[in-house]
Amino acid sequence: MKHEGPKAQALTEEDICQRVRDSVLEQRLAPGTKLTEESLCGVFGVGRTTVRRAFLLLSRDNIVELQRNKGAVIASPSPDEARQVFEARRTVEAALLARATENASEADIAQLRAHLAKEKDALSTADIARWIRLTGEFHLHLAKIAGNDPLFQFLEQLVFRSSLIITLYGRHGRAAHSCKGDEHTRIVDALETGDSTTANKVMAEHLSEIESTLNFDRSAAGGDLHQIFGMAHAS
Amino acid sequence: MKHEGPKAQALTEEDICQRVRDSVLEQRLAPGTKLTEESLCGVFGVGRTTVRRAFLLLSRDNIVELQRNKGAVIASPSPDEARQVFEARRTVEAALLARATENASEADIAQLRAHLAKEKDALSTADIARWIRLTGEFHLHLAKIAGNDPLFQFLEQLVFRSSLIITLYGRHGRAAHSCKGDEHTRIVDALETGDSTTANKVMAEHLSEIESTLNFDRSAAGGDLHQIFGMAHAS
DNA sequence: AGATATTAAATTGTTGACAATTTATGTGAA
DNA sequence: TTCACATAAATTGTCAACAATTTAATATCT
Repeated sequence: MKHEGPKAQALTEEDICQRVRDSVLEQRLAPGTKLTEESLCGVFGVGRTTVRRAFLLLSRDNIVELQRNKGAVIASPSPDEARQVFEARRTVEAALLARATENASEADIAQLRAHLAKEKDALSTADIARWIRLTGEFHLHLAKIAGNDPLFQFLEQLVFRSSLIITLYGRHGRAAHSCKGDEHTRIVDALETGDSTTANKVMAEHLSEIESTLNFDRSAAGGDLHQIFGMAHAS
Repeated sequence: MKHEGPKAQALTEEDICQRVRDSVLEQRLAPGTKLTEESLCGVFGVGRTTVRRAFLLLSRDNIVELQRNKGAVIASPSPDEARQVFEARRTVEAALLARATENASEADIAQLRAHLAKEKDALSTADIARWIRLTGEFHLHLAKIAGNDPLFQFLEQLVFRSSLIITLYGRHGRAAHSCKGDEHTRIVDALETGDSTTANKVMAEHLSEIESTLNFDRSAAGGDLHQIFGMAHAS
């Protein structure tokens, strides 16, 4: 039995971007990780041209940082960038939530409930990677309902950057703790009753709580082994 | 005397993106315009690789549409996209304006006043292309003051798309007419006195007015000669 | 040893030739 | 003429070889 199908359709740059984004969302790719062209070529079975295009697109979304003659590295948002990203999220998600409250159909609510169940399941089975991704996707699901593509795509970028930020500055265990309040469920509840005010309030608190769990004291540059191990820099 | 300097530093893909964006902002590049690789190579004196990268970046910003094996075309936003873009602008600019009201220094206000003078000058000298660009840049200037880079970059995208939309659906002469109210000046006035409420109100009216001048009745796909000349489509 | 300079390896950047596809052109029959 | 089909031109997509740069390794000197 072969590992690949008979045709093995070649992956496009968008496919690779999606894979990288998913990995970032599940925190399997940490900020500072070096991505060499050759390795990704091998992993995805594509030419250097495709990988290169993927890097360019990812750099436009601030997911990877592209340094001249030095290649691609998973971005390491600074504390100030982190603050701005969450500020932007509060702004955009408030607007999206208002729209979603107007537009949400019964089917939408049902889908959101199903999503909440998945989150709960992932948490109970201790599948943290899956839970982390689902948590991010919940916000994107809400954004989709709002029906504004530019805002949706923008929030998508912000969610991915948030993932990088949490990986960098998040206190371990705090993420799960912040789930205690079950804010996602409360947001859907408010959405169902058309209570836009409450939904916005909960969302604002939710985002602020996530941001408040961040700890900027330690190393600014993630993935720097020297700092991680408390060693001085070589050269 | 040579036309180029002795070194003639090679342009980068960002340079080319900027040129294209500027052309869009001044409405010198209409939606539907085909951009061949060869022609841009000739114009900017760069290799095909660079042009290709520029296309990819521009497509990510919805400024050009990239079709497989068919090349790059200046995007033609649909009426529905237009609505969403302006909706997004109202959302984002409201938030940016609120931040700008808090952050604006005297120097910022002075710069904005200088910008207003430029707008007035361009209008009085009938330099419409320049006026159109300045009008767009005014909003970006405001966004810069707000001090949130993600929101700024997002608005940048929206402004460029707005330019395409106005080129496509704008009634001629209406743009200048909408300047009668001199809303930009009123926004700066409100900003100077810290009157966030008034600033937001004027901005919201301003954007809605621009949107209301659009006419979606005629050709949806810009650059489509069939529709322009009132002919039926061939195949 | 420790630091510095030199050489080798690895990685990225660029170019040009060739393949694949689309678009334009031309030819002939109904 | 007009449609269909075949051919040619033009344009885009892909790949591999080469150049430029960075990183690692080695050698050399104090």
